[in-house]
Amino acid sequence: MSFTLATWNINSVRLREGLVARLLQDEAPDVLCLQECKSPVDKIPMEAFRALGYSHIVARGQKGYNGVAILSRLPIVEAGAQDFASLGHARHVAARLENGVTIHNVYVPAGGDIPDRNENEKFGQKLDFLTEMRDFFRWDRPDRAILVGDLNIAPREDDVWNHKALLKIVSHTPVEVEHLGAAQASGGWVDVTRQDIPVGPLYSWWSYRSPDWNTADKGRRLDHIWATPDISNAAHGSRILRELRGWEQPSDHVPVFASFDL
DNA sequence: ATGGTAGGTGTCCTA
Repeated sequence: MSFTLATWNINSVRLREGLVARLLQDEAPDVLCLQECKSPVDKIPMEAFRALGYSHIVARGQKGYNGVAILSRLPIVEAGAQDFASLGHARHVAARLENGVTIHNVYVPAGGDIPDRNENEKFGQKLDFLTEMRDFFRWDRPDRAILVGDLNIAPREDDVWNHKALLKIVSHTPVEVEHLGAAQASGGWVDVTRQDIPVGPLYSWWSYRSPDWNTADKGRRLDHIWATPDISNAAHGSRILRELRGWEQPSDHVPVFASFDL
């Protein structure tokens, strides 16, 4: 059975309901994980998604900020959520599908502008969030699992438009990359996107502040798909849908896709 | 070195 999933930071699921519907119709992934829904759960336009065949939905939400959702065409048999770093934010939701695959959908804190936890509380919260992710997967090592989301870190030199210029910019600092690596290692997670596309620049986000995002191309790969080693060798067909950044009233992130032959 | 844009609990907060 081939299984396709996608992850997309949608930056308001209500404002961009139409874009989500268009992606579901055009690409028909089995599962779509959304971040930054910026909506209470009861105001997510679930009926529109159900009408397109995504009748199994789990979400965590709050007014205005954060928010994560998993839309699935396959039945969900169990759901849960963690509050990493005890922020009281809707930044994680998990679902186990009928096919035995567990999906973790994560929205890691952006971390503010100053990469120093003594000067910037939000940066410390980002590092703490990653440390608690590390500990969570260390004690309960996952199998047949996929972790996706806006991890708000571009770990590799070719995950950013200019490695040297971004070394002190939040999202690409060595301390963040180290924390992300520790969380990845503790679960044994394989970076599926880079397994499929091992070399060359790869971005999933372009700032709204760059008017000419396409030609300037100052992107970063902040959105990731990881899988546990027991299923990572079944992964293939990774794609980043860059062209969606050019849609009308776009999110600043584009969807990342991967397929698994399970 | 600076400031640029976008969305929502909107004239401030977060990204």
